[in-house]
Amino acid sequence: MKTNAKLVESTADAIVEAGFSVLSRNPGANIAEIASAAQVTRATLHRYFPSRAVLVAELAKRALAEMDAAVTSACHESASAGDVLRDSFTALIPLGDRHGFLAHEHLQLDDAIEAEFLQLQATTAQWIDAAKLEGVFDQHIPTEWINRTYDYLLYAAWDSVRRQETTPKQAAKLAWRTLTTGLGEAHEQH
Amino acid sequence: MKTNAKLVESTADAIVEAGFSVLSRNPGANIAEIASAAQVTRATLHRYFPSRAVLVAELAKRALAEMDAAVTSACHESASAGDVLRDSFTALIPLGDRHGFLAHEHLQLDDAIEAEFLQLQATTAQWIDAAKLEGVFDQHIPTEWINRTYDYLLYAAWDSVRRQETTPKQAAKLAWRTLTTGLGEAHEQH
DNA sequence: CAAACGTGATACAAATATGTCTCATGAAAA
DNA sequence: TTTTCATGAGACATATTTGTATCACGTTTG
Repeated sequence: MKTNAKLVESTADAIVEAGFSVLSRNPGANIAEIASAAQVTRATLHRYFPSRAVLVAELAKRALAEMDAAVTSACHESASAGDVLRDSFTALIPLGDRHGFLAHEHLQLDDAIEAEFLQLQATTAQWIDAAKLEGVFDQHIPTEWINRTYDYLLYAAWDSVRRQETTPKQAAKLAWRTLTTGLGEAHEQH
Repeated sequence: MKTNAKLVESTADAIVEAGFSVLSRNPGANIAEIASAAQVTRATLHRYFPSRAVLVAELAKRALAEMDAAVTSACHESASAGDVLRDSFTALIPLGDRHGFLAHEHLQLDDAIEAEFLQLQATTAQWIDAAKLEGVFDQHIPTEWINRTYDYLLYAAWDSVRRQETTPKQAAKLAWRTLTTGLGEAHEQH
């Protein structure tokens, strides 16, 4: 082998990373572009992922696993629902390409993956409801809208970092402030 | 012809509408899907748009023209920069598929179209700066972030309407509140 | 009615994308 | 050194997408 057993893993990883990078920007990209971004040939890519469908399935699986892990970790370490959401939010920003991939790639998802995806969304909705009770969000705002805003501001923050308009920390702070102030209980509205 | 001269136009229009509808959801969709959504055959689609590239170029042209018109109209009728942005925002929500198309489709844009697109973005940035001076937005928040938020909340609002979670009016109100309250001058932050 | 026209249907050709196979090379492992 | 193995390179076959050409049918128009 070229160097050692570790590199075998990292070739596959490089392809996966390239997959996220390329497909999150252009879901219609072809295999050659992904291989090229991973700095391998198409032949090598096929040695690890026999077909495009297999690669895409693996990407979906990993994306969900990573996002799940980020959220689960936040649940354990955070005291309140508001904290869970904020910590999840912050942890999810760097996973923006995963998020983008799941959102934009037209996947004919495995049923299990599909279920997990819905589960993840449902969990977020529950935390949002809990955060409403804590006074983090205005009770009168539909949970669906808060959820949409959460998702899109997450993506906006990642996009902002990617464009080098902000650092990850700045983006997290700005986006979270936008979300909580924007959807918090009204103080002096008229 | 099938009915009359008006229907000839509307066949082309149907294809264009189908193009926005299909491509905004799935930028990788093929011509057959667009034709099918427009309820014509692939052959007919090719009679109006000889190639995919021509169709996509036409879509880009129209999307920009419509968005331009919405913004320009808001500029004429609105008194303040804040009003311009709010009215533009409201007018742009129903054009969410156009927005999504321009954002997601990987276009090798005509130089003129490209320039117009950049111009549109620059104009928005200028209105945001003006709105800052009016006190609509907090001076300390980077204009780039306000612009990102503007764009993504616009898309979130459209998405929300599309999913039938809200009516267009509700979505506009919610999104605008989220934007202005979220990015407005701090009142009682601690 | 007869001509003109838009469309569907279908076959076909060309271009692109995808997947398989073989061979040579160079680096690591034995 | 000799073997093993991951990879690049490239040829090849297949599948999908895209674009073209032709014909038949129905409708409108004159």
